[in-house]
Amino acid sequence: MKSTKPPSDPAACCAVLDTVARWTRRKDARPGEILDAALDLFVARGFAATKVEDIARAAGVTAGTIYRYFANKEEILKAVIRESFAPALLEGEALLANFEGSAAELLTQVIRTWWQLNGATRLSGIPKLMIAESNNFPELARFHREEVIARGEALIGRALQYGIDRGEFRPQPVELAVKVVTAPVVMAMVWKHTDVCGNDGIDLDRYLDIVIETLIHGLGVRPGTNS
Amino acid sequence: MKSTKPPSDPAACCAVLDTVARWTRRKDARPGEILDAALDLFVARGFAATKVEDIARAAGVTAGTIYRYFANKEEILKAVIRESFAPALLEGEALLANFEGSAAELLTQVIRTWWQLNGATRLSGIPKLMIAESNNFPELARFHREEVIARGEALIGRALQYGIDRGEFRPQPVELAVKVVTAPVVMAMVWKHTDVCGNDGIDLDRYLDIVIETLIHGLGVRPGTNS
Amino acid sequence: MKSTKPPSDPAACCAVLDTVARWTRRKDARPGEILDAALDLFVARGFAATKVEDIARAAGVTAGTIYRYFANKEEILKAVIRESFAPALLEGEALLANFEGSAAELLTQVIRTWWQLNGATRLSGIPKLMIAESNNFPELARFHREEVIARGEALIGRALQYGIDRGEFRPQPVELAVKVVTAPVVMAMVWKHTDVCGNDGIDLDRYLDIVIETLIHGLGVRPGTNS
Amino acid sequence: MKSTKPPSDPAACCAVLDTVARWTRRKDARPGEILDAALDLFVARGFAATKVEDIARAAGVTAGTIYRYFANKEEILKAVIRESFAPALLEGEALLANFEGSAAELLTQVIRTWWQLNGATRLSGIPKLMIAESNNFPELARFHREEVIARGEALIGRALQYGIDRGEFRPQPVELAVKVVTAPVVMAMVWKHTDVCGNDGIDLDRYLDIVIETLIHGLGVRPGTNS
DNA sequence: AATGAATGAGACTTCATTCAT
DNA sequence: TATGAATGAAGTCTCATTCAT
Repeated sequence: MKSTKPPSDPAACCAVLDTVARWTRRKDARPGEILDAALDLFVARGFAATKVEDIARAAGVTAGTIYRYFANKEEILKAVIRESFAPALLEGEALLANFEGSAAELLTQVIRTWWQLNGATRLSGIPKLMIAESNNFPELARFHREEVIARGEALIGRALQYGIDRGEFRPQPVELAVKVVTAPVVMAMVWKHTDVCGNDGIDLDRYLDIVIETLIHGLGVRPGTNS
Repeated sequence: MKSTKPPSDPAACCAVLDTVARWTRRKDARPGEILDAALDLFVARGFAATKVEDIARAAGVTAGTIYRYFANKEEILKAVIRESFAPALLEGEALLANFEGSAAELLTQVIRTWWQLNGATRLSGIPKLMIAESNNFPELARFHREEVIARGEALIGRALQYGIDRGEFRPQPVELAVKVVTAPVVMAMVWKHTDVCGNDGIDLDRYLDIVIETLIHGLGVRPGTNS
Repeated sequence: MKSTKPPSDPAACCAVLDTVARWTRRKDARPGEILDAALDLFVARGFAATKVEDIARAAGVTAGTIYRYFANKEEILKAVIRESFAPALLEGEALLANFEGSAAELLTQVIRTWWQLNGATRLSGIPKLMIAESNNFPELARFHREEVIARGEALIGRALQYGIDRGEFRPQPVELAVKVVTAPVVMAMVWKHTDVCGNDGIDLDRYLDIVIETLIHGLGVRPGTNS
Repeated sequence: MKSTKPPSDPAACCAVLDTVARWTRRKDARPGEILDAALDLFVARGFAATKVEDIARAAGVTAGTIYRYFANKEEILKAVIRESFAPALLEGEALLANFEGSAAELLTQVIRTWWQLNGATRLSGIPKLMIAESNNFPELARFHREEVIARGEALIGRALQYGIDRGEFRPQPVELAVKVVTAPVVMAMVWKHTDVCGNDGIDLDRYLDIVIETLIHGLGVRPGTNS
């Protein structure tokens, strides 16, 4: 019921330094540092394969400390996601709010913004993570769907509707067209984090150019046809 | 991590006995039954979350038996994936060999065949599995890249080149355009196996229609422009 | 993912003996041995303070083995209780079934049987256990109440009713009188397992004599009064 | 296990300051508030299941503060129990000092007083606590036996002897008869604090009536018999 | 004197793997 | 060849206790 390490510890000589280092209090910095470390590890190894202790070590604390800030491993990931996507989504929503211009431009900007704020950053690892683990963590999946996917798709959806309303894009079931736009971008993020799958050398920026161009013309009304 | 020979041909040696008693066949069928069960479970739950004992139960054997045929859980996954791809690719290659017609038709057929033989079957679970686990199994990833992805992309690439050569598709860096075609189909497979990601109700067939239409027009030469 | 102890193990010399000892299979004996060990430890230290590993060691297995037989620690205790009380209750119920004689004799016999089969054995530790822990393990408490207490009280209750019906015992609210009978016996069991509470030297058998005598006369009709 | 002085008199040194500022009083009250909170929690959940931090929160302080007053969790329990008993015993002893009347009346009054001062209050939780934990705290058990049980039983014992001397109660080994009186009352206290043990609806006051009546007649001399 | 962030020693539980039968 | 009981190494999470502030 009591743990007492004998004072005859061989490491005793360094005790002072150790103690100083061990008990630094970083109250408000901690959660951020933990999430930072967690994002890296989750993205690199996946959720299940990342041990809480690894996160702790990477954040410079012990596992116990993690649990002062997060109820469990799942909550860590949820926090990571929450913190991570908010900015990008807000940006995207702001962009749409008072856009005036061609739908082609709008779609281009939405996709590029998405890519710059997410795809080009560490966050691009999250979609892969969710794909891999969501079936085993339903609550996580629900959270991700509601907080991230739903908002993201709503955004793309509005851009498409904008184009349809303006007569730039063919009338289409928007909820499906959204997926068509979404898929190639998400796949790009997946590829970025899949070292060894035949995409080592893909130039994702050029890939994205082609995606955008293809989408815009592929979704656009076709002169001469009336479908 | 522990070198092991895959259960390459345990059946070969027993060929004679087979002819003697037909019901002995079960024994030779074992590895196949195990892989069959394993595919289902890996696809449904992922690698880490699938217990060897579950695979055993699903295959109608006990855990110990699995280890007669596979050195460890990793080897089961490798075998599962290796076994799963061959058929679909052969079919696709045959299709292309002597096609004559519009590139639009060709691309449509290639994609539809791919979907019918893979997307619509259990095999559609494999891409997700690879996405999730390839980083943890480099050797497997290499195999997958060389044996499956490379062949598959070559196929799509030839279809695109066919279209460019005929003047139907805009000239493009084919290796990137291939990805543009590939991404939405692969994502569709992923969605099929991701219960809870906001795609519960997607009608994948209609999605695919839109994908194909968008791709064909998106990749096509645009009347009035000369790019 | 793989644990391989180097063959240069200093203990290697004893490997054979070790192995022989380590892998003895005792399928059907196991559950009983585990419950046996568990009862001792639970009674001696309480539920929360007993570690699964202690039980395992006492039963000559490792902790992992326990979980092949019991889903969790709580189930171990439930099994202990289930196994333990069945016989005594059956005995008691049989006794009552076709008793003919004075209620005083019946009550005496019921209490003495109870004591002989439970109080005088290791099982006498269970009531104390339940008292101490039941608030923290509601499911356990419910189980105990329904499977043991309810049946036991029903038994005593019938004996009392028998006496009331025969005019030997005063008419009383039976469900309360049952508690009056029960309390001193349960307390005796508690004392037996409370080393240091002032009952070190109590002669529980003589205590029980007095309890019985007091109860019989205390519950009996009083000559000269008609209450 | 680690020797510690109980927070015997931390207030003494601050007496001067106290006179200066009345609101400093809170500081002296701390240990009491902690014990107060601890009693509630220990009684409700048991020792092991009560977290130091819970006690702290309930006392309006933080965990660290607890350790200014108590060396460890064990010492809290010891202090709780030590503090809790004194008052009730004194009352009981006063009652007996100059009683004149029937032994039946005396016994009735002693039991009812005991119940009113202990059974009906929070203190009724202590016996259960002692039952559950005394084996783990031998020193505490010794204290409890000597300071509480011994005095309490002496009290009951004198009441019984009084009855025997007056010819109201049968001659009996008093130290055992004491237990017979004690047991049903202690059990009542235990039941009060055991939510789920089949005593949810017991009317403890009526139970006590029956106990008293049964005891008085059960212990009494039986007209017509000369045992 | 008080805080409360941090520690670290376990506890329970899971599961890939082994091996006597 | 097949079984399945048993192992043992993790992994997640808890919590009494410490100590810089």
